[in-house]
Amino acid sequence: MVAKQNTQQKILDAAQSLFAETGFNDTSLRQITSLAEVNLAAVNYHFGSKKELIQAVLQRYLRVLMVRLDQEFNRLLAAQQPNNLTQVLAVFVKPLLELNSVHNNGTRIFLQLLGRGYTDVQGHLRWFINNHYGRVLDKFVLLVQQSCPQLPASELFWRLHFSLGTVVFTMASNEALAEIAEADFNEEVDIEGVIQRLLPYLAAGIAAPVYTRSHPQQQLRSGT
Amino acid sequence: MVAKQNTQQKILDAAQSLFAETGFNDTSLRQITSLAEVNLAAVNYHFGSKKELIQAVLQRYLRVLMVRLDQEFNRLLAAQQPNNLTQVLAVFVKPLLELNSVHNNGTRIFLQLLGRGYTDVQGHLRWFINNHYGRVLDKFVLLVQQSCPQLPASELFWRLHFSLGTVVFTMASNEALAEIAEADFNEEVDIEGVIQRLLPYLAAGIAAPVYTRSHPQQQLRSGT
DNA sequence: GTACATTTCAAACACTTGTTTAAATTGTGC
DNA sequence: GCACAATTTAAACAAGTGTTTGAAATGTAC
Repeated sequence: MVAKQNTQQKILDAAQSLFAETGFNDTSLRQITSLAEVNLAAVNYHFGSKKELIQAVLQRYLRVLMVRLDQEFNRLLAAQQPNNLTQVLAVFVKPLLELNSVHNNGTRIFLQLLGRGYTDVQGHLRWFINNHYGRVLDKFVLLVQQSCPQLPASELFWRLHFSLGTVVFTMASNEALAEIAEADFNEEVDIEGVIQRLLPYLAAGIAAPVYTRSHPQQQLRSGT
Repeated sequence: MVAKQNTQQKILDAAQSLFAETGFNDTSLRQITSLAEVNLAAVNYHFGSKKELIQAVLQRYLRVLMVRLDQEFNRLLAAQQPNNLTQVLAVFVKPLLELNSVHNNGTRIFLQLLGRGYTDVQGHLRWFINNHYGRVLDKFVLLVQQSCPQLPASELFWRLHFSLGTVVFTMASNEALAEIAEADFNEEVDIEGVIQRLLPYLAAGIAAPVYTRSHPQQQLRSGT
């Protein structure tokens, strides 16, 4: 009983690191079981398949994160007047940082895994997240919509995905970026610092003036 | 002689589509040669290895794009007073769209490939681009710096990488996003449309007010 | 201690990967 | 037409993939 828990845990721990670093498809079960110091067959015995292992790795974080996010969303939704965008975005900070209690560097690892789930060809993952937590995330979209009532729904859709890309990419290359920043600017960089830098960027991007052909105060037009 | 050119071209055409769609590592040489209707060994004969094929596929676009970007950068750098940020970013639009003359859907394919190059584990690609075109891109950084003189260098560093993430992630998952957008909002989505949506987002994000603990939480509202 | 279920393990499975080989074919210059 | 290089071809290569197997080992209950 203890041994089983231990093996599963060891596999999850090894898998998440390798997945985050190298991606899902480019990480082999042999790499995982070798790092975890368990037998190759243990993955299929305990999790069924590689696909289910991937989901289990993410599930460990999603379970914790989504409950917390749902609480925060409900709190904001209960407000009488719309919250401003910065407040809405800032709501992610605490729940994300709390993932560090799930595992060492949990925040960074989870965000990297999330990125892999979107950039690797992992259709089952997108389906998995959407089917399990779509309702929670809908609340977030609603909150953003309320804070930017003049933003068309389609524009909002794109900008939220732009933002997802910003976060995911930044976290994926976090180590490299932090190294450069520390070397070039003598700055201590931790995950929390990066998140604090991200928020104003995201808020400004999401709330940016919408481009229209009628009054292109910006020179965005190209020769068509 | 004609046959050789033909085979190389057929391989490049087949490879770029599959690479953009499925990623570099998840596309096999057998898929490529089968789609190109050439023998499996042709890739190694004409390009040496898969790695070199990947570089050749990107090179076809980079050669054209970088020359054009360099022209535009030099033009802006010659201006007496600093260009505003939107002008600097908009400079990418025309050269990118001109990639459609390299190949059908060239713009979309190139940007997808670029995304794959950063999200797939392709260290050699990052090295390749940096070593060949780093000097051109330095001009771009200088231009942005001139257009946002109030922005600390370290803040600019982070925000440019945030922006890189936005672009790269968006392009890597371009198909999926376009599908959803068309289904949910009945919008025809082409690559030019995505670029036009990206620019205001990026410009606003890069030029966002810097977060300070003294006056936190600016009210950011969008306008049309 | 015996009986039974759970877990581990080495080995093999069938399949895919990028690359190489050597023979066959095609193209080119004379 | 001949000689020689360039190209194409089928076949094989060694290595890696996820998964399955059946026997060992371990744990648990009586």
